Amino acid sequence: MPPYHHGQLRTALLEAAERSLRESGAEQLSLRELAREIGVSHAAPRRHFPDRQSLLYALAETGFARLDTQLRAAVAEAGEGYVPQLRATVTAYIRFATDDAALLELMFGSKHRPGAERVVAASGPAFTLMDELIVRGQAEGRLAAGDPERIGIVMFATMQGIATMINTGLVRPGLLDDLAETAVEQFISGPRESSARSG
Amino acid sequence: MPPYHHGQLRTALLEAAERSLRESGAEQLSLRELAREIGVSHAAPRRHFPDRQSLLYALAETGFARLDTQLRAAVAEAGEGYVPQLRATVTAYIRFATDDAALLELMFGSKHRPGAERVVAASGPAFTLMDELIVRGQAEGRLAAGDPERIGIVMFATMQGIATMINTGLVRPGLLDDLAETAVEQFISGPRESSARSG
DNA sequence: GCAACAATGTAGGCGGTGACAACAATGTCG
DNA sequence: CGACATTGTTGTCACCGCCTACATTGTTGC
Repeated sequence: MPPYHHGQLRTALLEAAERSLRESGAEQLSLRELAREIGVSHAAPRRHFPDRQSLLYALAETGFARLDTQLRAAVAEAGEGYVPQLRATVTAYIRFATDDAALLELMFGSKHRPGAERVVAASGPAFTLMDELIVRGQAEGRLAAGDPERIGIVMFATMQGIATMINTGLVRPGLLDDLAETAVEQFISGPRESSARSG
Repeated sequence: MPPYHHGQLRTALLEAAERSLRESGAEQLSLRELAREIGVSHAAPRRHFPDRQSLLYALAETGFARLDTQLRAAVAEAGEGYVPQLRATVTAYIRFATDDAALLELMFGSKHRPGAERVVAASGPAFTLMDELIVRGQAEGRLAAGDPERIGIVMFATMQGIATMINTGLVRPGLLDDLAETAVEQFISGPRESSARSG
């Protein structure tokens, strides 16, 4: 029989919650159900997460850390050229976003809510990475000139929108790579020599 | 005292639900609370909506109808030129999406779920409108060539993404018009003569 | 070594919810 | 006017999040 103290309850909760989130979405996630799965009493989670929202925030936080890791890995693998790096980033972002739709929604939805300071902080690195990529693209003249903020926002919005459309079933997941490529082409300026995949 | 039969309960529920959705989001919407507001018993809504989800679907349905109306009105006001019409559509879409964020989320989230056939049908006109606009743009050579489906999806995704970013607080609502313009510029090909608003 | 204390888990209860069933009032139509 | 469908009501169930009081275990200072 299990010991009185679980010992790793916080970790166990996060793992179970992550799975539940992926399988059934944030709405369906129930603290009591997680407790049952793990085999502790229904009030035990309270010791580690004062309320349901704080558990969701914790998930969003780790989500941003994972996103940052994956984006950096993608850039590292992409070689030196700007366009390949941009393409790799866009693809990696959309892949992350569609691999765990509910997590992405949680990450985005959490940022503007009160009490989510830690989530905002956790989102920093990933956003910085993408920001730098855009600023660099403009400096190198690969992206359209103009207000860097606006161009960057629109470009980020495009990635985000593609992810949303795949997640909601409006677009087949198989189109992911093609759409990422199309998006990159739209935003790359200058001669479209080798970057185009045929048209 | 009120009569035994309310008489307009279905309509009253939809109105109250719409307001609740706008003010507090779909998650917070409670059938019992709506019933209390209207002044009927907690089980009365069941006669008109078998469960909570079906009420949400109904809201999504009317949402698509309203979206279609607003898009057509925007196009009609925009005059003859292609670029002004495109800009008007993009702006109108984002305005609709940010005016009632929770409704948009509901409309999008409902489409791919089982039992939402009516929602899918209701979304037809608005999507057709945008589709035609894109096809026309390609025919007139104002949009990039290439697979029309892909270009259209990416463009739609950009609108959707901008709306999401405003809704989640990542972008100030005041930037709406500028971002819509920036997006249009990105997708318009050829000489950017009069369409640019300065840069 | 042990007493005080902090950390962590348990038991029970409160008000809320959606879903369901049985019943009551009202409208409709042969 | 009586049968029937429609629409509300009451009551109940299981579930949820949150809270309080209590039990067990780990830690630390004397």
